[in-house]
Amino acid sequence: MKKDISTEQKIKDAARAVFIAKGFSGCSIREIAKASGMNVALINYYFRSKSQLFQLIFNAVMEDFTNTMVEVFSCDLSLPEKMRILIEKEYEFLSQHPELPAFIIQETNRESDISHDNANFFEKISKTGIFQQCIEAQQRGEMREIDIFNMTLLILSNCHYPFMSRKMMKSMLKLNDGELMPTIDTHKKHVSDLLIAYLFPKNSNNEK
Amino acid sequence: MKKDISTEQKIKDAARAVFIAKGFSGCSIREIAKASGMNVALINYYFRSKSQLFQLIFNAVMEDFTNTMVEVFSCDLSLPEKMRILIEKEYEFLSQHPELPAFIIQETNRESDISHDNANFFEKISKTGIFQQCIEAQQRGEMREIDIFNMTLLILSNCHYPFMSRKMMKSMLKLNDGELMPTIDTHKKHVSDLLIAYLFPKNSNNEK
DNA sequence: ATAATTTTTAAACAACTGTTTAAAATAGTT
DNA sequence: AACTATTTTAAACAGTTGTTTAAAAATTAT
Repeated sequence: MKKDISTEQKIKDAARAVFIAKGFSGCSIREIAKASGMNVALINYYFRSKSQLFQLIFNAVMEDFTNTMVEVFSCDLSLPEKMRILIEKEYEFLSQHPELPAFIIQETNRESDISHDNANFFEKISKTGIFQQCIEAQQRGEMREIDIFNMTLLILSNCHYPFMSRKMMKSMLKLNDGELMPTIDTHKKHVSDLLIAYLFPKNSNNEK
Repeated sequence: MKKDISTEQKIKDAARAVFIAKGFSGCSIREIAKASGMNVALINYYFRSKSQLFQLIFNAVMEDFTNTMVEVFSCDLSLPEKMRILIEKEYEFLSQHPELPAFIIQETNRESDISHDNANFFEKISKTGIFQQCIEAQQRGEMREIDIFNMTLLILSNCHYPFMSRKMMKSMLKLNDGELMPTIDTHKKHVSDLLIAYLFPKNSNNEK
């Protein structure tokens, strides 16, 4: 058995970039082959089919995405602090991978027979104890009564959408790149203040 | 000249449904032909190409989307009231067309040579005087100092994302349809309270 | 070195893509 | 009625799609 992993990895790297940029339906395996400098048949040799290669990439993306949240939730901090740091980390992560949210949403919405286990998102997040921490804070009256579903949705909405709507916002409001970039950072501050003020109404640390 | 518009309209209707469901790259003109009960060549006869048909549909979608906002902003109401009604109307509109936000984002992000004038979104919104009303409210200290870009982004984030992330949320949090539908309505209330409290801090009408 | 195994290649496959053609059917006009 | 213009159809086009084949090359084992 040959241990030179480079060919397989080159295909994976190219596939990730191409899939994220153009989506599953928007690209061909010949495009991925060319981007990786490899042959078309090699893709099927290593990954059996376009679908299986895609599923591999998608799951890896979901895992990266999940890990960012797990990392923050596993820290020993108060809820408002965790919230502010989570938003900080999400904006940092997404600034480097701005296409990920749109990619995930697009592909989750696509009709296909692939299974979106989403890297066991719920279990992984649950294991950090963040949900339990929320329930306890709510019982002590330190946190607003809100379902975990709605809380998650508020966070993801305000973290993901600004990145996935970049091009749309740019063409709608007729901005150029120079005008867009600084406002994303301003937006992070708004989101941070907004969510913490709403979720932890009695926290004097708001709007610090 | 024949005035029977039915064929052209049938194609448009089918194209809109198919494009929104599968995206430009995810469907073929034969699929649209079959959905409309018409011939493949008829599509090119009436619309010249797949791209031009798509552009027609996309612009119509953007216009529907823009009109919902214009309608609310044109009313004679205070800003907090407009905000609450806007969110109400957006959730009402998107409950009936939940695929629209993902469609718009997906297609705006796609590489293509079509021009996204986005139905002159900015001009149309601007004409309602909503931006001027915001600036005046900010000068009177009734509204938080916030850029129009960030304000728009906050609103769209919290209105669009809940609908476009439906499938993702469902698979991430392992919900079934019965559990999802009621929480979307709860979410509307959160978003409404959240945004009004943040944008109009001194408004005693918050959380009514 | 020889043999066995793994990796890479070019070529072919059938099905599908957007688009065009040219003939047929229909409608409108005189 | 015959003639013209419009609409509809089936068939073909050249190119692309995902996938497979079978032979060549490279690597590993004996």
